[in-house]
Amino acid sequence: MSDDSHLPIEVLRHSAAHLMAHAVLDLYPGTKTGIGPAVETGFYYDFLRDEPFTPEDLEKIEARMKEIARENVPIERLVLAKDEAVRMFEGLGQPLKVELIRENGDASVTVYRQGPFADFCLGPHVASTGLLQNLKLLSVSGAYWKGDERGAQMQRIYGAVFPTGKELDDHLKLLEEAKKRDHRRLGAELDLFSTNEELGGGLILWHPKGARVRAIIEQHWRERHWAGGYDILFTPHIGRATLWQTSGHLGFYKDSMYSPMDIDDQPYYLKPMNCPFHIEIYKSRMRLGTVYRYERSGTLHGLLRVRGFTQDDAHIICTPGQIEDEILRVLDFSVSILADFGFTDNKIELSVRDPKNPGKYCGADELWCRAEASLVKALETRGYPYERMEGEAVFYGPKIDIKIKDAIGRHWQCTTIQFDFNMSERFDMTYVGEDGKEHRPYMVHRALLGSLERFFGVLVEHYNGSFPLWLAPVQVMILPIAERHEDYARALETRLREGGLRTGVDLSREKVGKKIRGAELQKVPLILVVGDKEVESGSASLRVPGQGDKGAVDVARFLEKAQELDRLKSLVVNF
RNA sequence: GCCAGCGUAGCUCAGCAGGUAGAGCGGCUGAUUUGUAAUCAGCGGGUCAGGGGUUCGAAUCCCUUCGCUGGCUCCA
Repeated sequence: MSDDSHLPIEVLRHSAAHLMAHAVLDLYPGTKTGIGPAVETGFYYDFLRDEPFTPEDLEKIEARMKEIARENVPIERLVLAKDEAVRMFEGLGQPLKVELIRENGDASVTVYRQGPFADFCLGPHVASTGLLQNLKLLSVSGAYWKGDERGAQMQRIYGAVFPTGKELDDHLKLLEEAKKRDHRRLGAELDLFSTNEELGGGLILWHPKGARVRAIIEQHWRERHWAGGYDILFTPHIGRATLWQTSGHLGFYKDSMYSPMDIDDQPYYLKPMNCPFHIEIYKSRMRLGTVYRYERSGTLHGLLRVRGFTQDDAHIICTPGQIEDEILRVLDFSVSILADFGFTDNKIELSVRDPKNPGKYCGADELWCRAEASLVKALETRGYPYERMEGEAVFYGPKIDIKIKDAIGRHWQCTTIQFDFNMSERFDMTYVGEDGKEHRPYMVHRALLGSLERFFGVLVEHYNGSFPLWLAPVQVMILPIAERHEDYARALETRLREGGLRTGVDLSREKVGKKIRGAELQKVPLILVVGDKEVESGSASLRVPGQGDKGAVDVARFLEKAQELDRLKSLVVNF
């Protein structure tokens, strides 16, 4: 490619991956190269080498990459016969490349070469390494050869590259920002939740402030569901093995279920899912249910991947004639509730069968077609753009996933609306139709927020810990300036509390500057300072983080306005 | 589960060619009674993740268990 001003970023990334392999082979001859593609956030390359790459090695590799970039080595595209290419990479001592060529190469294959380095690759690439100056290596980690757990363990080095230095700096700043708003860090700083070694990994302790936010989320969720015509259920945390046999969980997911416990000589299992209980009640429609799954130790991550979590799943059981309306309703409902929490920029994915592999799915063809049509129709009726994911459907039915976009542009999977042809058959669910005969109803699983733990973690990161007023664990913090203002402050606190506002008062004998700092660091949305002036006039001085000192406010007016913002679930504090 | 790395005071971290543990912030106490992001002084606080080993001696080296981090695999 010669025009470098409008290069797709993927080309730059892919070329940077080649450049990295080039530098690695310069510095560590004998290293075997695997694959090195562009990815969403940059690029990586997999290497096979006995010695682990250290952070210092990464610096050296990066320095060498920049050297080669400055030398502006031309990148050349070669077209070779397959066996010629095989001989070439055998000569270069790259058996993994030979394997790839043998498996994937056509009769003639393309090879890109820069200086001594060559790679089997479709391209395209930049014309020369000079365009790859603005790069940074970020991390090294393990990866399996060809993604197979039993395959060789490769070392994967990740990096980022951009056309300009400014874009690289911006990207690095974004990474810093993401680190700063990490929910695990904010969870500790704001005293929201913790995990505990003695307790075990993947199990969450909700502290008072975190629990308060969670309770508010649940309360809102419940009210919306009742208003939307859903019912709620409570079901046990354990159930007999026979239930899980019928449901198929023991067959399909035994490895992810905890060992059974013995009750009266009967095996009982901790529930990995709510559905079977649900089906037992049949007509019922939704629940918040805590489930327990064995997640492999290396996969646990803060609140985002845990071993005990609360799902907000509902199950919709309806006739084929009702299905389109039901799907549309649940889609509207989901989008609307996500918007309540400030998520309005969603990415929607429709997962359908793999047309090449129809055998691995359960349920009749006709059911699949009608189900898929109802999903498509709902999306199209509302005009939502969506991406069709061929082969991404679960074996038991097609689904719609909604991924929300957070404040710094990251996507998080939340809502999922899934058909289930497996359960309805296994539990032999039927309804009597107008014809007086028994028919199989449709069953749809719906998790809206997904897991409350995970959703809460995403909320923390989205708002960077500064929850909107209606979600904030402490909505108002009152700061008396001196001891003589404490009675007034306490009376004010009582008044606001009775007015329904979650209010605290800082009675430490510190200067007001320090109290303000404390309240700001705790990300309290409304701060009231009270001193001589306020006591005398029966007012309070309002400070809004991010907006500074707003001056004196009348207490009655303040209360009214704060109540209104709370009631309207306003996402901004607008006094 | 796999690869690599990490685990020192409540938090952030220093100490590590093996010689018996330190800072800042927080906490507590006292003085200060304070007007919009840190008042000053003093004090307490750690079986250096747990267990085992090497050594005269281990936070430091080795093994092991647990937990955490970045990925991989997985995620009904």
